[in-house]
Amino acid sequence: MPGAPDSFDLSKNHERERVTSSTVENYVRQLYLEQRASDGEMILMGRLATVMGVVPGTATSMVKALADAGLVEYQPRGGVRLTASGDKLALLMLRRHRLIELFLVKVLGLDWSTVHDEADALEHAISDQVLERIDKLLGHPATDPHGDPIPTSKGHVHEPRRMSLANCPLGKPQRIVRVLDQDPEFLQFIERQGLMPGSTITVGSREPAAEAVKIRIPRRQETSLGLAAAAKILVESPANS
Amino acid sequence: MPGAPDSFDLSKNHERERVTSSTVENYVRQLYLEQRASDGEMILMGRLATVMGVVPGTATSMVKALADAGLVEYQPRGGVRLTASGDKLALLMLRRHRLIELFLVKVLGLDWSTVHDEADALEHAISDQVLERIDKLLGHPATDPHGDPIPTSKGHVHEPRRMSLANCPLGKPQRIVRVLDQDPEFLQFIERQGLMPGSTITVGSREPAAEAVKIRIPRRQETSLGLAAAAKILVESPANS
DNA sequence: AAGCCAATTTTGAGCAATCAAAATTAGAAT
DNA sequence: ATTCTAATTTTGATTGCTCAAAATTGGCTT
Repeated sequence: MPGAPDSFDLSKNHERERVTSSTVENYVRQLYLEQRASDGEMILMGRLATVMGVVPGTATSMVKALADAGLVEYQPRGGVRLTASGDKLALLMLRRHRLIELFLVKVLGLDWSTVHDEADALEHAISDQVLERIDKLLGHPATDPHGDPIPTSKGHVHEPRRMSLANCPLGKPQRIVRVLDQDPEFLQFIERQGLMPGSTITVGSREPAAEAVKIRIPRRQETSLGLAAAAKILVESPANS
Repeated sequence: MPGAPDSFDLSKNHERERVTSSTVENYVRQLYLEQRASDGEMILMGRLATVMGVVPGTATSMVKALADAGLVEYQPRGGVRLTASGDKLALLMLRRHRLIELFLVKVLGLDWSTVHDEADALEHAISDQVLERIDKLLGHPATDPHGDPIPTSKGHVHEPRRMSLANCPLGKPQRIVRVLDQDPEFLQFIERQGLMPGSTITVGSREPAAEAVKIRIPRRQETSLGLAAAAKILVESPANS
């Protein structure tokens, strides 16, 4: 009886060798991101359908296929959650996606605000060999251009809890380390303001009533940001690290 | 009446915007190569099915779809031929394929004998923007690692007639400029013998009865090659160029 | 308890690409 | 002319992914 359901070999690219169409890869990656964003809750079909840009019925039937492939656990009317194997595949895809993004910026000189969509297409087409060459060429980087951590080839990520501009201490310098949004418009705005990963800034004050955050950026006028936008910009204090 | 069938705009990527699934792109590229190899003859369904690795019925129905899309001219039981528009698409795909191959070798350091299959997957996934960056990074190269010419972004190629080791003059030094085979085994053999594009060698003699060609390679023992293999290795005399 | 609502699932259908196997056809051989 | 044969085309199914629209369901109101 080959291939007992438990205790599978997690080495190499085992997760990707069988049922893995690029559609499956996209669903799994999206489920992973939704799950992170909702703190491990089951993802509902309506939500999944929305983020995948399909009608709910499509999500339902696709999820059944994912369940058959052992990538998710599906509770009818209760939602869906990745299995260990699905998690692994998602991390592998995230590794691909983020390495490609960084590659496009660093080696080909594309604009960081546009590489997300490029990487979306490429992540399914690139071989492991090419991926590892890219990793090597880039010097085994830890984060992509948005500051998102790059999983290891074994499928591990370290995702430290971080403060954001919406809740970090006031008056102290903060280094921007990550931007949680892939929308080119938003990213270009961030860039124009000098709020890209790497910049050091200070939050002057917050006005909860106005939902606004005032920010001091060296050599620039003070700007102000909506609270929702501020929450998408993660920081750390330059002291540690 | 928009879009008159004649006189279409050949600029940009017009050929690729509508019906172009990667399957279509593969059929068209393969048809182009077969057509070059058979001197403009119509390609028969059996042949097409073989090179595409499908059963003949599949080739027939696919070719009808290509004909509907205006990419080929199809004569039932007579075969198929690319239209101007199909030719254009094929050249665009060949440009992608060859630039990617060269990129993989030059930038990522992959072995030239293996890049063909990698490029096969990537050529459908890469955007025009990324492609043009690659072209720029490589300095607008004229040929890929096998010596195959890279079509321009407008879809033009210059494919000079060349002698091969099977028919070039004896005794005179010749520079190898192109290898007409993508099989990794063959390419690795070529490499071990020092017969890659760029090498300069001399054909000592040919023995038609034995179907053999004797070759002198600087700093190496004389080797001998079968006539069929010799015909796949194209040369030019170092004088011109 | 009955009704209602919104989310979900089911059903039926379609498209692209494929195969297997049967039917057709063009041309060569008799 | 008839027959044969090999290539080709047709037909009918299948798979993966999708949508539209109908049916179901679980929980909330009243």
